[in-house]
Amino acid sequence: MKPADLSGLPEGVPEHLQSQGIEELYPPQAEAVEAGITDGESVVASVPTASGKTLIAELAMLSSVARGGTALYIVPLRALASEKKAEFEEFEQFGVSVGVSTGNYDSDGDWLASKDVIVATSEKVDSLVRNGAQWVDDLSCVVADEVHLVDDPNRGPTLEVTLAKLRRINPDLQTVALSATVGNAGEMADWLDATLVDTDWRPIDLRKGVLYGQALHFDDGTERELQRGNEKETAALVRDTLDDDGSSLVFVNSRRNAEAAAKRLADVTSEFLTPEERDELADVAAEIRDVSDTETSDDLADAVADGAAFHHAGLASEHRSLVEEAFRDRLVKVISATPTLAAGVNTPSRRVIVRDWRRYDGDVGGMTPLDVLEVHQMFGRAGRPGLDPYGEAVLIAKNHEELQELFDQYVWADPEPVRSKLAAEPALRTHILATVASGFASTEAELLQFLERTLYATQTDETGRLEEVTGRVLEYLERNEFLERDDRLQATGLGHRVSQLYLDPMSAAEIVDGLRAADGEPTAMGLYHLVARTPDMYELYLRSGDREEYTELAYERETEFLGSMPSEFEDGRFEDWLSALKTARLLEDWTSELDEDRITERYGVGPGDIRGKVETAEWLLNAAEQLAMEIRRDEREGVPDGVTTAIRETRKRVEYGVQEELLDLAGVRNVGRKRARRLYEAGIESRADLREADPSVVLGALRGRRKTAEKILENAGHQNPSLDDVEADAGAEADANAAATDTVDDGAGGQQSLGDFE
DNA sequence: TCCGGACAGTTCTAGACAGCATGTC
DNA sequence: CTAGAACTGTCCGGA
Repeated sequence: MKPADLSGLPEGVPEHLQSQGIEELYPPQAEAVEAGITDGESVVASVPTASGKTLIAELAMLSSVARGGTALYIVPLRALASEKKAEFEEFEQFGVSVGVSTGNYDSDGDWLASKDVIVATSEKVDSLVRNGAQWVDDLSCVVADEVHLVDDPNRGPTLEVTLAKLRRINPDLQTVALSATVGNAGEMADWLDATLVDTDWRPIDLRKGVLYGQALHFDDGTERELQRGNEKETAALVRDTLDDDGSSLVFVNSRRNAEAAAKRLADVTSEFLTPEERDELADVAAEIRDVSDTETSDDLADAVADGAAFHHAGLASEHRSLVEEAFRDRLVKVISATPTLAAGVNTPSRRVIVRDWRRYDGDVGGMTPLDVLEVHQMFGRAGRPGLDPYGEAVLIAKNHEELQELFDQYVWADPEPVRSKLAAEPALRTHILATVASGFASTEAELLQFLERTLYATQTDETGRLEEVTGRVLEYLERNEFLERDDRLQATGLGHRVSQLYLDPMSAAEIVDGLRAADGEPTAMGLYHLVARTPDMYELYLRSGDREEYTELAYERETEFLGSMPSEFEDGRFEDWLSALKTARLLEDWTSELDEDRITERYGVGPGDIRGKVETAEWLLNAAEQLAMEIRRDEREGVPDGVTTAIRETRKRVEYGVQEELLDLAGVRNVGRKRARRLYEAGIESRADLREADPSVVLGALRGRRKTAEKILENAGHQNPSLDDVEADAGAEADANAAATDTVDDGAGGQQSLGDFE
């Protein structure tokens, strides 16, 4: 089938596809067209990664738009939203407009109504439905990318429920689900009333194999000898790929391992670099160093300078995209990564090496083997269509038995079936409340009827389980005053709020209890701890020694906590309290302007983790403020005066990472926590001061950085932001330098003054 | 002049040990 | 990441 054979698309699209070098549709694409994808038919496409899934989605969406409809594309990760947007914008020339919606703010998303194609995460779609976004009613086509993720215990149920809701709102909705090859794609097709397109076809060859000793055994029976002296397996494989001018991706099971591997592999890659590549890599390394002032950042830059990199969630997102881009540009020759990369943005590579196929699992208390599906997802990153002649995916065996084991377990094995994780209390807690609050059900019977539309219902034979958990959850929601239940189910004002804020009801209950327990104005620490102990904030790991340290701190700060501290002998609860305290102190350090590298060191986290915690805290503090207002509205006493303003102020401090006096300055664009402090020390204490400031003082405070100084003056609305012929004020420069070392109480009793004597 | 032994300093190695992935609103 | 082994180099006394 050729693009010209396609009908129902916007004018010019078939020709455009042809001009993009698509002569012939891939078999799965042709199959999807035959199944009626361009005529509004629902399809589940279970096909390997990089075999043209995106075009299937595009055909469905574009034909839907051509018929005057609106299409929604659901992505599993925020990082993928912008990638997809960029791909779809290719069709803007044919009159198709594209919008993206992710993240905490803009709750109604009304501006999206004018878009033809909307890209959003499943949580965002769910949130938009809860907030009653009008355009949702007018959707004609929905695409769910990576739909096998309904198997995920945390986020799977959201996707499942969201699809059920969308299909309920609009019974004629065309549903297109894109999935990796899984064991039970048929079940998903049944669930979605869709035609199944199920194939193993790939545009380029994927050879899978296992390395044992010197020999690389492939699934087609061939073997390849690797020369390696005493070099490690991974290094030898990377070298071997480089000899053939290809790049590698190495999957390992921990951040530390990823960093250590990158460091070692840098020795290998650095032998292969041309002088030009070295120059370009030096530039990338410099950019990486600029992102954050931490050891992680430096280590990454060092590796990148030699053509290697690591990749994990501890990196700031700028780090990640710099690395991904340099890898796609073939400057970086190898990335060692945690599984983040397998699910993330597109980074194909000639060879994929799955070095660690076991991972630590806290629930089991030991190492467990990865799912077949997960390993196959990693494998799927091998081979770049149109660039590589083939892709290779390799596991590493330590002994002879393992060689056979790995073949059986991963190379030959079929991926496990996808199972719905909906019937678990945490998932149902939030989705039942939302289902009732947004009017999808007003009795228990209707609720169960709605849940019948989920994948869970089509999969389970076990009658009664859903009813039982639902009963428990309703009881919980009623007890916490989110729902009222007589013969009908109805959300309370508070319940509606919680649903709209997209909070886990358990988080909301914790916050509400804490706020009610407040007498007087809460301290920042009190609020940090309150939000840190909700289930919506992931716990920081307590390391050995931490228990004592934070127990002591807990007693020291006991009066500040909102709500009462559990007893030291209540084991689980007390531990949770301490690990929330650890998070709370991280936030306190952040808002007292402690340097990023000190924070990463102190808590054993990466720069990306700090930003993650900060973002979550911002979101939860905002929710806490809304909840406080809600409680005040319908109770006469409830929450003391000044609580809402205290929360708002605290949230702003978290947002900017500054102490109170810098809030005004840090609000100016291009002024972060560091620059704000420097300006402040130089006597510029507010936005108004900055507007009237002597440019030479500003220049001095910013250590003579002319461009930034100019931009900042402009953003502050300064009369004459030009810095031509302006000299930096030496006094201001000295103040600014002092500010860099001396603003911080590091909690260790003024130890930081040590630095002054060295 | 040569040799062995005492000693300090350095490098290498094995074993114990802690720690371990991700993510939306 | 540390303890201990193993190795290296220096100095000194004795023949």
